[in-house]
Amino acid sequence: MNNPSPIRKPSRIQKRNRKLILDAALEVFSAHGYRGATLDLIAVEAGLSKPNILYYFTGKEEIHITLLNGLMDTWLAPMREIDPAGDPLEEILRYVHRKLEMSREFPRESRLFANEIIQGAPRIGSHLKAGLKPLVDETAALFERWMAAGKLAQMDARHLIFSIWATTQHYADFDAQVQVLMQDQPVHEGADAYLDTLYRRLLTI
Amino acid sequence: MNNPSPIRKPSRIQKRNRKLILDAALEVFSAHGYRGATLDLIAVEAGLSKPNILYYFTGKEEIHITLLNGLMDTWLAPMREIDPAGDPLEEILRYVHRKLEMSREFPRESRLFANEIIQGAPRIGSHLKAGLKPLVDETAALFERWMAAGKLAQMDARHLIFSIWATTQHYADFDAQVQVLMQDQPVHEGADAYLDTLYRRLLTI
DNA sequence: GCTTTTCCTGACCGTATGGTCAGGAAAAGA
DNA sequence: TCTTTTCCTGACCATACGGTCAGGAAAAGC
Repeated sequence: MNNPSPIRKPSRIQKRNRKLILDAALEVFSAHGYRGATLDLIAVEAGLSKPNILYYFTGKEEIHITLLNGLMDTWLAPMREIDPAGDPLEEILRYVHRKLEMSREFPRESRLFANEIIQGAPRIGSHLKAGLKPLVDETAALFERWMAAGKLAQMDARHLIFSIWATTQHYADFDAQVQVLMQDQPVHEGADAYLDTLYRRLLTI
Repeated sequence: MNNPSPIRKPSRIQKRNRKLILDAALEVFSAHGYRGATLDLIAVEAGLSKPNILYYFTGKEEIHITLLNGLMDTWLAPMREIDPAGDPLEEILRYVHRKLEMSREFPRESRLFANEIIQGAPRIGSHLKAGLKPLVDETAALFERWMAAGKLAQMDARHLIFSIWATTQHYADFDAQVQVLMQDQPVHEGADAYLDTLYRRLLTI
């Protein structure tokens, strides 16, 4: 047989090696983009041989897609955690804070998605529609209800979401630039305080 | 001789073809990233043969660097146009507006830089330090003077600049995602109004 | 016209890279 | 233990891609 059996549950070795590969792939894809990543690089990074990589995955593209699928949930978790019953301003500020935290903790994931979307999302366009859009629609609707109820200043909810993404992910995606311009200075603390101010002033009635 | 003479001024043909090549390269590099772009694609897009491309440029990397250098000025122009003698709030709002306009008019340029920086700016790291940093330092200092003079609300000037870049360039760089989520709706008008509100509320004392 | 310079190309080359395959080593199962 | 399944690899292949080169076509200079 070529592939690990699709029926039996994954063995320990299988689990370990698939994880090694996906970890390595995250490192390589996020640093070089899809096209810039090579199976050889991923193999070295994972400490496995190239044919062994291809024993666990049918090809480069499957690794990439598996990565994106697997990380999508983690990536969207903070938005799912927005509590419709909570205080609107505090809920959104918590969301901003969580997103910024993820930029710092998971910059590779951020860059992985950024790379993919800048190129026109050729490999996850469908997932955006199926996974992301409903969640955003729902969240935007929630924000609009909050605004209509006079709990938040009135504005376009979708653009609000875009700006939250943009301002937080910027610190991961454009880190090279931020580093040049901030030169040693601590970035995260300043960003946290700044974005708190920004969204507090924007959203408060 | 191999290369066009470095002494004589460029002929008409030389001018035209270099422009054709750089236009094509902008299209291809911005859509596929450095690694994803190929000389063959650029050649087809330019309507020239591959060897002819290499008659005008020594290689793929030189085309890329020439592009980035040539576009850097255009890209930073709006920041240079901020008038220290003007009204602080209006100057910054005008800057935001101009940046957003550039995202709409020159999305390829935006993605070109985005691609490069996400990958760690391997080919323009030096230009960031030499060209961008002084300008940002200067502009941040201007903002801080305005804040100290009580003309703007107090905040970190550098993070303010980052957020302006992030919120405006987002519409070019992540257009694929924006399109999925906005589905037909006009994006630019909404963004313009939203960002005006955002920065007005943020910056007003 | 002739000569020189610029411009351009088809054919080719070396390397990188995604992927294959036959078969061996190591676990797992009995 | 022996057998079966899973795991792994060295060697190899086909293609894509950046780049070269000898030489021809077309402008430019005279």
